[in-house]
Amino acid sequence: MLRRTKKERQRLLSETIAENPFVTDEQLATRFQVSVQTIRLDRMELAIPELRERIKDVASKTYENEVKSLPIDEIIGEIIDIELDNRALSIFDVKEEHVFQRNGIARGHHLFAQANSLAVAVIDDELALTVHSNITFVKPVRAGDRVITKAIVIGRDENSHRTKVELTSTVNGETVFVGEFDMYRTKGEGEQQ
Amino acid sequence: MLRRTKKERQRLLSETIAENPFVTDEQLATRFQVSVQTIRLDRMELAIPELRERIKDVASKTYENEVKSLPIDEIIGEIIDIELDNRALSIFDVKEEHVFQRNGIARGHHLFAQANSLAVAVIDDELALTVHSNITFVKPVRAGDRVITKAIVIGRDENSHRTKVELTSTVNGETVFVGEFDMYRTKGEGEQQ
DNA sequence: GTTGTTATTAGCACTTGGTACTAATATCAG
DNA sequence: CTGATATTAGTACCAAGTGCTAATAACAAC
Repeated sequence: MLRRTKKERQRLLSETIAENPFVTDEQLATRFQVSVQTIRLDRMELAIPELRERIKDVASKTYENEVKSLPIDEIIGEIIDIELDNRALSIFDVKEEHVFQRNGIARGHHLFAQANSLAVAVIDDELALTVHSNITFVKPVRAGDRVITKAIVIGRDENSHRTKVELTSTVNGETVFVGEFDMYRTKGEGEQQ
Repeated sequence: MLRRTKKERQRLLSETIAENPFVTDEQLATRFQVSVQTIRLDRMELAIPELRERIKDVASKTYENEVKSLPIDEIIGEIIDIELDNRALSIFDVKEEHVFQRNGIARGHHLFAQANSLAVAVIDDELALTVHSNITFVKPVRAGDRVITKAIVIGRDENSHRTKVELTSTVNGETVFVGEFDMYRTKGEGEQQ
């Protein structure tokens, strides 16, 4: 073959597109030093859709996964179950970049972020803001741990627009984090953090 | 005017597209019983981009946010002054990626992260871990705001290895966040979050 | 009613990033 | 050298537009 084998090029092509779906056939042709037609034949063999379809796929994924009060991309951790104004569950896999290098323990703010995101998501409103929270880091969490966080709505006050949410995070069944969050429901325009 | 006023139609048009960016001009023309050209004039006046651009926007947002979440390393915000075991000061510039798209208000966990990082940094020890914290988001923070956070060590108990730190964040002199952090001093090996 | 203004519609050329298809070459292996 | 595989070129066509000009339509004011 020419520059490399066809196989090799197609392997790289798949990778490149997976990495950056926004690339056009022409850009790919330049990068791999082949004609646009070759790229198209490759895509066909590999069953890779055209640029516009790829972009649409990415876009619609975000859209589908949208839970009423918050787009999925604003959540830390993945929501696996949600019942608005009642309870929600998310998982968050702790990786190397989340821990202190010195001792391998996860930084508190990542656990807080997961809990806070979930508290926001469980509120069935345009957008909820955290007003106050009281939290305790019960046990250290390390890289590799899978943190399962549960949010339970425990109270609601219509007058003050406040909702109380109880958060509990566990790793292998052991509680690592607990918190109580006071959330403010926004009606149109927000007021608080 | 015809079916309704132009204004009314444009208002509905904005809404419709905001709700479902995947709709084409032709579909919109059918829905509003006007010609495709009218829809295009409307979009121009309202500065709404074409379908493909809208979809690309949605897609690239997911893509960006996927990489982001909470910044990886060390300290959130820049420490500009520190006096170990006494006090510390950091600044954090709130950018677009830190706020809810919906209302432009910063997500709580970014402010928490800045405060938490500073609380860890101010402790003169190998490494400190947050055990407990009680925080209040006093005022909403928005993109463009420069948050100045001050940490003051207010108490220390040698027996329990605990240190209390008081955190206050301000924007233009106005308090936006306050918190009290209970920190655990690690001697070699850590125990807590 | 005529005039002026704003709103709406039509039509055409052109753009991007493709698909679908045919046909001509190139390259390599046996 | 021959045949299979790979690559390139070229054409017609499509969706969903932009940009532009020009013709109507609707309504308001005088």
